[in-house]
Amino acid sequence: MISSKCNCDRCQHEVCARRVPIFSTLSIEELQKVVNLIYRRSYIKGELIVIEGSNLDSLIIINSGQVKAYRDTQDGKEQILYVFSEGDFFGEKNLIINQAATYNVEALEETNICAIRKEDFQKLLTEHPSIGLKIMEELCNRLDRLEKTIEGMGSKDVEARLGMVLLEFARKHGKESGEGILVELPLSREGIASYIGLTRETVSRKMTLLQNQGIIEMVGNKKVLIKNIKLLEQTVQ
Amino acid sequence: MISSKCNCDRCQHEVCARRVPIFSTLSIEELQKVVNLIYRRSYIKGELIVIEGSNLDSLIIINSGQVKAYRDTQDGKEQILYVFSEGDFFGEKNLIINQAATYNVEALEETNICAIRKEDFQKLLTEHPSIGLKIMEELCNRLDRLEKTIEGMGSKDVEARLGMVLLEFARKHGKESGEGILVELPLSREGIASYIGLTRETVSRKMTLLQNQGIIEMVGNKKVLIKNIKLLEQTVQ
DNA sequence: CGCCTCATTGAAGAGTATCAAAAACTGTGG
DNA sequence: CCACAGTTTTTGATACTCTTCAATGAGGCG
Repeated sequence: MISSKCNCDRCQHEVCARRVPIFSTLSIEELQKVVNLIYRRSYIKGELIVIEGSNLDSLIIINSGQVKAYRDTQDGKEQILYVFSEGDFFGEKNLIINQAATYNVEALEETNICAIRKEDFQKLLTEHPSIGLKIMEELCNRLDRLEKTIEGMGSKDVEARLGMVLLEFARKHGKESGEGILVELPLSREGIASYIGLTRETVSRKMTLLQNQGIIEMVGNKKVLIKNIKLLEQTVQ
Repeated sequence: MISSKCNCDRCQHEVCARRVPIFSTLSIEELQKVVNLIYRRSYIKGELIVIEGSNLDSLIIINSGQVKAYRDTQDGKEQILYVFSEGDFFGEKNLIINQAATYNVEALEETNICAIRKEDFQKLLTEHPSIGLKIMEELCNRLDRLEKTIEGMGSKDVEARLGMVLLEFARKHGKESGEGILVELPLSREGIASYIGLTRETVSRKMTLLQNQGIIEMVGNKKVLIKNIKLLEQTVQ
């Protein structure tokens, strides 16, 4: 059975559950149980998956596509907190500490999600403590990232912040090519700006700067070729 | 038995375990088991409890006192990430995702800690999944705080950031007094600056500004009287 | 009381935000 | 394949805020 070529609901579910790190410790039988709990949704680009302040009652796992999690600040801007893609999950906060969603989540492209309802998820958690451990791992990783972000924002080196984001995207969707790593940017300049707390103009300026230094090369508006990743890493650290 | 007046090791341990939110769901018997796993340490002001990069193999819970968790940035400054006090814990990241400490932890005053070794803690976790849930809760809360911090740092309102810190300290160690809330600051101006990513001079200036607006009143260097908390909250939001 | 540390204040400088305009890109339809 | 319109990005000039450097002032502890 080549599940990746089967498009029935069942198999898609299984694929989804398999792909997700938090279920990686489960046996095939356990996985099957999880699959039965999952329901699916699809969203087109720009569609809101979660609205800040609403009661989200499911854990949501990204099957394919990408989303941004953001907040609207009081001065009307949006602050992007996370860019999630395949295998990432969100909504855990609403399940665990029982609070309304603290940010909006919007599809950046066509996105398919798998979701598990709160009750099902909590049952799962008590039956399989290993899932809890995986969740904790991921939460810790997220804390790690946020801590680094804060450190970066504190030490006011703007170029370093931009470099960090480029490296993050490169890790996620970078493709090795002859002259370097080609990265498809999930966010526009404005999005990047909101992600690292700058204005789009400054992001523009800094990008051209990095380009003039020979570190990157912009390919259209949505791609970047990282020509010298070592130099970029130095800029960051 | 008035345990708070008993100073034997045993009781101190128990007090410690009871105080800690992550053990709050345990029965007395279970708590007793936890108590037996705990070992204690004391640190004087300025002493390092955890060194960045070292292998921390225990979960550490603060019994009394206060600590700061910080990183040394490449440009020689320190970036404070957390101020932990009674009942807070840290070190969980090293236990869960098996990595070296990502920050230093230093006692801000005389501090007593309780600690549980990795193996003991992990056994505890499998035996009492509810502890895992509590840890997840706390991790989510921390994520929440960091997300807010990032939002604050992004929307560049410096006074708001200062206000946030003052409110945080007020919540933790504020004492209602006739004219407002008296807060003992755990950090110096420099510490506050490093906590919110500014310089000590800017913190000074903004503090005098808040004082001139009648919102706060400085009492010596280490205390602040919040005279108008509503105004302060408005500044933040 | 004096010393040392920490906090405040001032003036100059650097960097980003802001506003405005030009240029480049994306996608659509002919 | 090209042209066009809308959007996004880049570039320029100015203003504002924070940082930096330097000096003064206040607080705490022996």
